[in-house]
Amino acid sequence: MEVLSGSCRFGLWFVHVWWSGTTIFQVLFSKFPLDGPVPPPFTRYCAGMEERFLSYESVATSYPTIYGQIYAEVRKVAYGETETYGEIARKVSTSPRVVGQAMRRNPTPLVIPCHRVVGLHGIGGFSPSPEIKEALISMEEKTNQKKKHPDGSSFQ
DNA sequence: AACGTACACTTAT
DNA sequence: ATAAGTGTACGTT
Repeated sequence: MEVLSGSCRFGLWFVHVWWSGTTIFQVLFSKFPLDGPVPPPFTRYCAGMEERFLSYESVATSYPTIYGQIYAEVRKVAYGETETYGEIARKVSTSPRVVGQAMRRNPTPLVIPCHRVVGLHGIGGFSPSPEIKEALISMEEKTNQKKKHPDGSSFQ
């Protein structure tokens, strides 16, 4: 099957996607658009809707190395939640540093939600810009709040 | 093909 | 504050 590509908007950025059928090969953030469509879940996600990309799979989870296990574990982190590099590391019996390395090499952000993996003390990194990571996390929090308080009331 | 270095971390000196 | 442990990638021999 042919590999399709395209992009959709997320704030000031564009999300580029390469995919074929239900398999996502690559996802990246860019300042510039890429001509073409993206699978519907990406536009829904970027519009601030809860979206788990469950009908798609990432090539990353089938990596034969420990990275594959790490990606599979990260994929389980729920929308709007975060986990630390160390917690993920313990679950697959490796070290936090390796988890960081795997996140850096994640070919399909969003599908494998590496933005939900944060440092014990700080937010951790994100390519090409950590601002995106913060934006994604706060967008998800906001979406969850809205779901919890549809009328707009809030408590603290 | 081996070797050194660089990391999106954490924990223990 | 610094060092060690960890798995992979990448550059240099």
